[in-house]
Amino acid sequence: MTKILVVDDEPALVRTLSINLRARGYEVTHAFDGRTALQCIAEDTPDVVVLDLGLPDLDGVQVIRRVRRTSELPIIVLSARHDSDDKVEALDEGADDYVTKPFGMDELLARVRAAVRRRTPSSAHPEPVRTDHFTLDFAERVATRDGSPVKLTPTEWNLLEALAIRPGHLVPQAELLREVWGPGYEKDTHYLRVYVAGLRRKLEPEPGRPRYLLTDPGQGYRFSC
Amino acid sequence: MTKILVVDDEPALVRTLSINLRARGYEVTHAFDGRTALQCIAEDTPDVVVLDLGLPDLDGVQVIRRVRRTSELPIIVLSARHDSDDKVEALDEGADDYVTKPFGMDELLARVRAAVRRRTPSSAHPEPVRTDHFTLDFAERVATRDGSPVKLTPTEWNLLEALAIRPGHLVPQAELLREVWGPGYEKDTHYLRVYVAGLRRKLEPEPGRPRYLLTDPGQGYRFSC
DNA sequence: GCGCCTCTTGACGGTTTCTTAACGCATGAC
DNA sequence: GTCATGCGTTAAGAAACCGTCAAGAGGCGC
Repeated sequence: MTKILVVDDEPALVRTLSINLRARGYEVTHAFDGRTALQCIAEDTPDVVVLDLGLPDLDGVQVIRRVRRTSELPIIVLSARHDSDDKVEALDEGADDYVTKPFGMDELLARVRAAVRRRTPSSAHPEPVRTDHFTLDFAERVATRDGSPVKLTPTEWNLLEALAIRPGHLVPQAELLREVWGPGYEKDTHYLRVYVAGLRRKLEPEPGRPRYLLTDPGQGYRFSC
Repeated sequence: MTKILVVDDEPALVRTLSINLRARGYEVTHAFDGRTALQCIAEDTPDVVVLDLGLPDLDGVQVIRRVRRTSELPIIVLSARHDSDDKVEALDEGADDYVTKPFGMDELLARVRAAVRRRTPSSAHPEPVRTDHFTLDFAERVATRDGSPVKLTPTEWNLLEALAIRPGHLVPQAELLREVWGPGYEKDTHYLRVYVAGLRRKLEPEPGRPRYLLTDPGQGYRFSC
């Protein structure tokens, strides 16, 4: 069953949305502020989030940013503001769609359907990795080495994920750069050098002689478990 | 390079979009009507389509429907109409996103980035080769000989690939040089001598008496498995 | 505002890969 | 036999690439 989290500080709107969504067969949970929303996302693991930008505590964009650190959960943004900058900012932070209040219920439902349809298995995280020297849990973004936790930055996780989604496979430099930094970065290979070095320092037993994060000079990198 | 197809019947808008998208590093093609658009999609295989709903020949929704029969190509819809029904219909037919004219360029660019991010990458390579003495996996760029891995350089892989696309067939020297080193290198046959020698040394059981990488003197080389 | 963390950017040295040249061998023409 | 041409082999210098370090910019939380 598809779960939808509705985040808005107007109880009336939340109620209207809940009724309509439930009538279409969705399971609906709700939150009235940003912190609660983040908690619900972590605990209830909804399939889609409908998020109002104007919340009492956190800015909606911040909520998107936090969520995007760890997941690709589809987010549909609601906003009363007509200003286009908001849309841009929210979309750039990783929102999937944007609806301006007031909106028709049909439109919102269509966008929810589109978001649910998009939620493909390919957006799922790579399998957790367990080697002799470290473990990686991509869903939780937790890494351990010799039993103790290792801190990885968001970019390091993104890069690792791009490599670990196909363990043992060569991933071309341009593809890594596009997936982690975005289109237009395909030639900035120095990013890869810096971040691979960082990952090796944190994960490899001998960073100077890598065993897991391997280089194919002139081609790309591969993650071997 | 990420290819974007812009479909709109207003040349001025197409031009503006093309300039902006190209400035962001995208490759842009365009069509002014629905039939041409479908043709472009089939032939140019763009990565994202930006599609105006109001086209002279076909309805934009019909274009979406046709495309969705065969692919999941991300489609961003443009429309001058403010009517919400259009949005609903387009999204339900499988459009990924919807922008109402007039729109800010920043907003559209953000939506394009979001669509590109969602798209799954893929590419084509010759079939893997398996002989009595070695195996070649072109997608992974992994070669093994007698069970143990063999390291090949990027140029060696490119040359092997040019030969292995048509196993058993003679490939003229000029063609190999053009495909691997680029146009203008058609006469630099010494490259072939050097690199074929390298490949034989790494792959052939008796490099002096080649069995897989064969020479047709004065003409070219062929790869026989 | 302040400190912390992350990302970006530049510089340097070591390594791999590419390019180029030289030489030996075979073949065929004269 | 001698020469010319094309191919195979090797090695050395040039260029490109990679790993590493560190300084500076920017964002975020407090």
